[in-house]
Amino acid sequence: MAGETFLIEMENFFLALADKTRLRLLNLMRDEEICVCFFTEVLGESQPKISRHLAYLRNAGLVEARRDGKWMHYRIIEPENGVARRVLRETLEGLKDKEEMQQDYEKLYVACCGVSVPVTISRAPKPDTFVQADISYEREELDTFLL
Amino acid sequence: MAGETFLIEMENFFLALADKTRLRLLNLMRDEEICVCFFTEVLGESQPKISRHLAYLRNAGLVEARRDGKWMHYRIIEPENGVARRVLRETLEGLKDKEEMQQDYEKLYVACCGVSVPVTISRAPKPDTFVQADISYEREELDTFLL
DNA sequence: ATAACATATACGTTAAAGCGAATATATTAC
DNA sequence: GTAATATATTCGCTTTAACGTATATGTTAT
Repeated sequence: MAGETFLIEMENFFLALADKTRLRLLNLMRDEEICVCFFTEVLGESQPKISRHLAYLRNAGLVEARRDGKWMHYRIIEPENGVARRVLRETLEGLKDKEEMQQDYEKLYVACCGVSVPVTISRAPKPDTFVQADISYEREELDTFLL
Repeated sequence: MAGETFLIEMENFFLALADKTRLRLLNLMRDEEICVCFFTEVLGESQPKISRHLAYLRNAGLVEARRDGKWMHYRIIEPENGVARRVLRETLEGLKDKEEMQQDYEKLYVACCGVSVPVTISRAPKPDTFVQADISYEREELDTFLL
């Protein structure tokens, strides 16, 4: 990744963003690191698929991983390249406003703090935001969202 | 392109940017429409290759074409999608500062107004900027650039 | 009408991306 | 130690992208 020309760097950067699944993953990570198991739960995609796309993002230098026992947490890192950095920011900011992306984010909330959290992830480490938040208050919003 | 979801739209948008040749083409078009023959001259790539990438950009809704006799001029158009629009702006702005991209731009100048313009493009319609500019003044810069 | 020119498209090949299914690795629980 | 859990990687396949070469289309010049 070091001796790359700027053009190749940009090409690879845009390739990393040019995938629905990866955009959804980035959207979920926009504020903080997220544990892999939540990705599979929220996106409803197979674990290998998620894992491969996270590896792709990691190779592209867009995210980094932290091991926490058997769990892996991924988070976005700022690209060195200034253009990439600004484009990534714009993109994440833009995703926030889109309903499609908000739905994923709400599913993330449900997976963490929902009335019946799936067994598979019931013991997984929740994102900080959802741990610190006043869950009982937010559960009201959640119930509205779930109908 | 109409009934696409936002995610697919973004994926296709980033795919369009995820290519060295297309980034170079966009960089050359950043300020105004450019005739196809200059692209092949400046990038040093085959005519079909250039043509195909321009078609790709056109399908992606990033450029549009204008016929002018036997010549075709391509120019960048603002994407409807707000995120895409802002990302494209950031990208073009970012490309400007990079040496690699500046070199292409200088080659464009040479191809238009150089001391010995290649026969193949000597009759091609020059970009407005180079027609309106004070050529004799700018030729000094050019000579420095050419050594 | 024919020739010359600028550009676009079709065809066949090669390379890369993405996927599901199976398997491997790493960590924890017992 | 073995089993269970979370994640990563490999394999084989299918799809897509990019390319060079050849050819087609559209426009102007004669």
